[in-house]
Parts: sequence; C-alpha cells; structure tokens
Amino acid sequence: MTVTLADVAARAQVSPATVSRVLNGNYPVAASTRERVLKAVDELDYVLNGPASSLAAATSDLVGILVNDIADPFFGIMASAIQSEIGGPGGRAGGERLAVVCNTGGSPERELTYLTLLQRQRAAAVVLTGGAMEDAQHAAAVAAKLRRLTEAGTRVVLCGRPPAPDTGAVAIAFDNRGGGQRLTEHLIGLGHRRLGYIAGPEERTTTRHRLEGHRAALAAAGISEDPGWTVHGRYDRTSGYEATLELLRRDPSLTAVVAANDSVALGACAALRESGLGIPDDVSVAGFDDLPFSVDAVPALTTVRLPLADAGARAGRIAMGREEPPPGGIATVRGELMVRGSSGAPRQSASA
Amino acid sequence: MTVTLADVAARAQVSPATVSRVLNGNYPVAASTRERVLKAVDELDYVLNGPASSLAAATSDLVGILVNDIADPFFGIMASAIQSEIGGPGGRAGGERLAVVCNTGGSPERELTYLTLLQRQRAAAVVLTGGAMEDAQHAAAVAAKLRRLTEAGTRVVLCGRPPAPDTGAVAIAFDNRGGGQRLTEHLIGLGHRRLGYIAGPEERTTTRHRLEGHRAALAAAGISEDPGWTVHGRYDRTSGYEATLELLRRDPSLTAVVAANDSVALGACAALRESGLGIPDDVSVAGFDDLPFSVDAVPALTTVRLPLADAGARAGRIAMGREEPPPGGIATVRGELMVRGSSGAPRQSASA
DNA sequence: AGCGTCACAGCAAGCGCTTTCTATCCTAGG
DNA sequence: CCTAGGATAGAAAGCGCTTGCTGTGACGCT
Repeated sequence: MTVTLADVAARAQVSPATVSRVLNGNYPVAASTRERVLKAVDELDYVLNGPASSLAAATSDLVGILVNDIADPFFGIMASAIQSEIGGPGGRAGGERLAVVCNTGGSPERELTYLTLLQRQRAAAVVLTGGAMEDAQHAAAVAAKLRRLTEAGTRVVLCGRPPAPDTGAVAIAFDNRGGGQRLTEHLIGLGHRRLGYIAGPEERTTTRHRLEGHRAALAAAGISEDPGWTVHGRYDRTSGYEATLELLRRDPSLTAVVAANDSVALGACAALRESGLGIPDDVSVAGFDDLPFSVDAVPALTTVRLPLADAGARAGRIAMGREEPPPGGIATVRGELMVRGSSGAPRQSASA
Repeated sequence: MTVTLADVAARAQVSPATVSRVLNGNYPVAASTRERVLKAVDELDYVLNGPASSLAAATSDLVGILVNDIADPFFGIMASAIQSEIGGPGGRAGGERLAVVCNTGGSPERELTYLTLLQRQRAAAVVLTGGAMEDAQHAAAVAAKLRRLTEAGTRVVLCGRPPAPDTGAVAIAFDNRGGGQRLTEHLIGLGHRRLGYIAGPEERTTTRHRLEGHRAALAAAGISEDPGWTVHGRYDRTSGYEATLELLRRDPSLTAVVAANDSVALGACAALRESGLGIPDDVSVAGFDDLPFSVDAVPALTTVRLPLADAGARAGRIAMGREEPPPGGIATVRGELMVRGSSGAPRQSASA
C-alpha cells in the first residue's frame, strides 16, 4: 500500500541501506547512485516514515515550544522567534526540524502532560516560555520532568521564565522585578502617590515579580501602600476592565493605575474612559511588555518593553546548540521603560 | 539505559504484551494484573517510546495546525480553539494527542515542507488555517499533498481557507467577500463616495475576496472606483500606516479608508491622526476580523466580526472525527458587521 | 460428569528504518 | 604484476512496541 524504503531500493536497484544513506546524506554514495535513488524517490512519491526513522536512529527532529496562551501575542512573538531559529522549514538552520508549539492554557497538568508527550516523542529540544506556576508540588513535578529530559539528552531552555535549578535547563529570564520597579519609579517621579495595581493571576512568577518591583519602588519612595490598591486578575483586557472599576470603587482618589501587562492596561483605559476619567489628566495608566498594539492606543501606552523576539531567538539558538548557553546557564534580560502619552503628572501633584 | 516495555514487564512479572495492553487499555486485563503493571510503570518511571509505538501501531497521535503567522492573534485565536478541541492534554477528548502548531510565515515552501513533515510523522489530522496563496503552481502542489494525506487516512480540515476541490479536505471557509461587501455598503450608506482600500498581500485568497466584496458594493452603488484608491501591503499595522499616508497623498479628498484587517486599520488610524485628520469626522476607518483589541481602539473600530473561535473549534472537532463534516465538505461562515465609533457620515455628505 | 465458553495472558511476527560490519571493486604504489 | 587501501554497496541485526493467534484454566450449561 504505502511506499517504503525497500520499494525505492528495488526501483533504484540498490539496497535499502543505500537509499537510507542517500536520504540522510552522511555517508559516501556515488553521484550516479544517488541520482538513481533520488529519481526513484521522486517517481514513487516516497515519504520517509518518521516514527520508523526515529525509532531506528533513536533520535527525533521534534522541538517543542510550550506557551501559556497561544492567542496572546506575548507568546506568539516569542514562539515565532524561537521557531525561526529552530530552523523548521525554510529557516537558515540545516536539518529540517518540526518545531511544534503546545498551548498549555496556563494549566499545570497540561504543562506536565505536554512535557510527557514530548519526552515520549524523544524531542530533540524543549523550550518553555512565560511565567511558571508557583505551586510547590507542581514546580517539583516540572523540575523532575525537566531533569529527566535533560538527562535523556533533550536540550531544555526556559524563555521568559525563571531558572529551574538542578534540572540542567538553561534560562533566559526577564527582569520583571526591575522593570516593574522602574515603571513605578517613573510614575512616582511624575508626582503620583496613590497608585492602583492590577496584578496577574496569583501563584505566577511573572505576577509576583512585577508586583514586587512595584512595591519596592513604593517603599523606596516612602509610600505606604493601601492593601486595597492591589487587585488580582487574569492577563487579559476584560480582567483589566473589571479590576479598574473595582479599584475606582475602593479608592476614587487614585491617580495612576499600573497594569500587569498591556492587554490589562487597555482594559483599564476602557474602564477609565467609561467612568469619565481622562488619561492621563485624571489617571495615568501603565502597562508591561510593549506589545505591537500598545503604541496605537490613545493615548499611547507607557510600558516596559521586553525584547520578546530577541529572547526567543536566543532561546531557539541555544535549544539548537547553535549558541553557547550563558555562563551558569542563566541570563537575565532587562526591559526598557517606554514613556508615552498614557502617563503624566497627576492633576494635584502639589497636594501629595 | 532507558527503561523499556520489557523492563516493566519483567518487574511486573508479565509479558510485554500485557503491559502494552494495560497502557493502551483496549483489551481485557484482570484488575490485579493491571495494578501490578501500573505499579511497575510508576516505580520505573517508564515513558512509552512514541516512535516505536507509532511504528508498530501504524498510527500517531500528532495533529498539525498550520498558521501563517503565529504572532498574529487572528491565527492564535483559531489555533487555540482548534487545539482545545483536539483534546491535547486536559481537553475533553479522550486519547491524548499532541496538537502542534506550525508557523509557515506565509511562505509557500514552508507550508509544503511542514505538510511533508506532518505526512512523514503520519499525523492523525492536519488543519490549515487562513488564506491560501493563489499561485497556481503552489496551489497544485498543496492540493496534491493534501490529497495524498487524505488518502493515507489523515483527516484534513481547512479553517478560514477556501475549499480545495478533489482533495478530500473539509473546508470551513469565511465569507470574506460578503463581509467586505456589507462593510463597504455600510460606509456608502453613511454617505461616503470616495473610499480608499488598503488590501493585504496580492495573491492571497483572503485579500482578493475582501477586495472583491468591497468593489461589488461600490459597483452596486454606482460608484466608479479610482485605481489609485487601492493600495496593497502586508497584514500588519506598519503596512496600514504607510498605505494610509500613500492613499492620502494620492487623493486627499478620501472620506473613508477600509483596511484589510484590524491591525492594518490601527495603523491607518495612527497615520490619520498624525496627519491631523479626525476619525470619523474627517475620515472614517473600517477594519476586518474584530480582534480583541479592536474594541479598545479610540474610537472603537467598525469592523466585521469573524467567529474565529467557533470556526476553529468546529474545525478541531471535525479533524478529530467528533463532528460530521458539513454537507459537501464545505461550510461557509458569515462575518457580522460591527458598527462602532470609527465610522460616521462624511462631513460634506450632501455634496456627494 | 463432560464439554463448550469465556476471560486472560503469552508468543512471536513484524512495523520501516538505521547502522555496524563485511564484501567488492578499483586505483595506485612497490 | 601483486597487493594495500580507499571508496562504495550490501547483509543483517536490531530499535521498542503492537497485535493476531494460540494456549490455559475456570466456569457454567446440559
């Protein structure tokens, strides 16, 4: 029914071994023979049987990319960059590898299951992107899996995710704490003293780090934070919208709202506008990530730009073994503060 | 070195066959035996060898999702919906399948190569999303590949992509032409007579269909179009920005700009604003797709909402064989006109 | 009591490819 | 002219798993 290596061999009048060698190209084969084989391959429309090949060679060309939410450009941009370096078809890398992105939806179980599936497929490399869950049990389970993967020869790279000690995984982490701190410092510098904070889901490293940065800036400025100034939610626009309404209810005198990321910030802007508040005249807004649409918001969003594409590309190269891992297997990438129209001095800055 | 089925069998004191059956769970195994096996699996940290399993069973649990641009939420949303139906880990589907999304970057060769790679892996199903290239040669090559895939038992579903006749592929297409037409009719109804159009890349079905709808509306209203009113570009914000500037240069009297999609529309808005033109007072703007951020633009974008998530979910179910394909293997999904703040009557509507 | 039937469990034959080891043919040096 | 050695090609042994077919008791029916 289906064409096999043997069929090709028969047609080309050579042994299966020779066909295999032509196809893998790492063994001397006479030019004339090679041509005959390729011709047969073409005529027969032969397609290599991946599983059989992987089984026999004990390797696979699968590279897994785990993302929390594939519909979120934050992950899309990283995934895209990683994939372009993995090579995949058309990439500048040599061998064709199947770069696959797996959507965990932020669920720990799915993350674990995907990792198992990838391990099952004997993936050549795995890149995990974005924040990790902080649940201790889950973290341990993931760490164990990663360790098993690296031990089996799979290269594991964390991109935009904190290091996982003793797992053999290389980490390109984002300096979320520092970015959050600089962002809030900027607002404080503008004169703000009452700042609301819309955080991401609890138990997420990214959430915690950004929040810590924010609080560090507040503390450094001697501002004591009201517990009601922080609201947790998801990393999406709706969440930002609702959280802002809640924040306004709790303390109408807030002069700035710092959001967990740009999408949340956009939702915040919508809520403020609908509440009749001007941005930044009445309330300043700040986001995080600097996704492409952020500059188009009106007013344009003040945010922290994360080098998503660069980090992804680097992670991809490391995963492919085409770049040396950073010393210690850990690199931290800083974000750049982008000051735009959505932040300004509070109206009554003198009163603070 | 690595643990194999035989190791588990030895430890559980059963034959490899029994272990396999326990793991696949489609053969009667006594409860006590099953438990013994599972215990051994657990103790040994056994992970099935995917390639070996696929080879022996002549099937695989890989499902491929091809997207043009993974960083674009348009594709991200569809991919996410497809994946959630594929099951993947945690999905409501039974068997665990590895849903993988492949980023073609809109390149025909990459598309073909990914298709080959998927064929090589004996993928259980493949979903192709988004518009297709109209290059005849490439289209034929893709069609041939799809035919070969379906013949080999791989289910092929096109989502948001025109049907591919005689390939055995099921298509869930978007009514881009109708949507484009209704959108432009809306603007004409508002009184616009001079409309610029920022189209996507040429040679893309989506681009052509939307443009055809636009022109059909113009024709129906008896408006003869100036060739200079159409500019082609990419499906991104920058392209929209530049194209708008170009459009304005060609004909400053345009009262409306229709964009290929929402990202392009956002770029158009930016260009208009920078040119000192009010939206919609001076120029109305319309997008397409209704991505999440579109409602947050200021003013909110008038656009055509495509049921991306629904279509993706449906495509996913069909790919899994959990839903009957539509009659004839083709379904067309309509978009819904969303009238928002970015479109309004032209200033001098009476003059037209 | 005798035998057909189940319910399980094991045997063994591959699945289609890679790769080590070997065989063969040439070319070239002695 | 003979042979060492390089360049190719082939034979065959798996890679780790699935599954059709073959036992083998235990059970229930007549």
